[in-house]
Amino acid sequence: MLHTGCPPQVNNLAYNASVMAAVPAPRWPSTVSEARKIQLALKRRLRVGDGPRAVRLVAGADCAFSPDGRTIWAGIAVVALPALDPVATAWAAGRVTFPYVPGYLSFREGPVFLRAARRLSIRPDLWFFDGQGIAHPRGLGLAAHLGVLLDRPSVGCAKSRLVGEHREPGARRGDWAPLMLEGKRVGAVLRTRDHVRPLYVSVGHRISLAAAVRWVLACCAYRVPEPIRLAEQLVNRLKRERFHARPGR
DNA sequence: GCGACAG
DNA sequence: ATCTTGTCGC
Repeated sequence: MLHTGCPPQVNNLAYNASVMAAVPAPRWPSTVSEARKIQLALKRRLRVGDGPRAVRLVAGADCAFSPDGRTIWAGIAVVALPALDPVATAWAAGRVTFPYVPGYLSFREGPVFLRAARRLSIRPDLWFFDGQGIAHPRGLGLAAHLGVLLDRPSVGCAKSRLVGEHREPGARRGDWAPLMLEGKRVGAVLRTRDHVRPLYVSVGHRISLAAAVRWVLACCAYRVPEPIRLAEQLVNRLKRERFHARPGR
């Protein structure tokens, strides 16, 4: 509840409370076989969609690891369309509890992402993740998985391929080629800038591929969508401040 | 058995 | 992801 006259920090607390209520705290597995069962179960909760209807606030998430590989930082940055103005950030640090296993990235990064999401003061209309959506061996990559848990529209924006086959897309911004897996179109290999390596875009939760491509392009000033770039800078700054001498900031 | 393999 | 410096080019 917002009350006129409340100091900004009180309003932020009110926003935080409503967002926190929507972010679950699932149990996270410690083995691959258990993780696989969870993926198969959560996949049934994944929904496609035409939406979202209106997109103004777009969140991007990324994480960084300490040199010893035991600490992880997750960062979230939110920008407002159409100008891509930064409007909010949140982050969390934690201990790494799951190894990197191709196909199980969400179990490594998901726990700390959710803790960061709980600290966000606003509710984004759309979420971008640095990884695959449904372009995944079991159809539930990082972006699809977290989209379901957050129950918010989500898109996977991976810098390289996990599964599927595709032709080389055209060389200009906006050119794309379908990413095919087992006869199904599971994503788009999208050129987000002229003559730059394409991005692997796949839908996560409650969004169509056409809309995903449209919003990714709307958020790309560079190869990587701006919300993800800002999240990347945020977590790299956190890592640097924790592990290295800091001459200036 | 061999190669592939988001971050 | 991370370890790592400079360098060539738009």
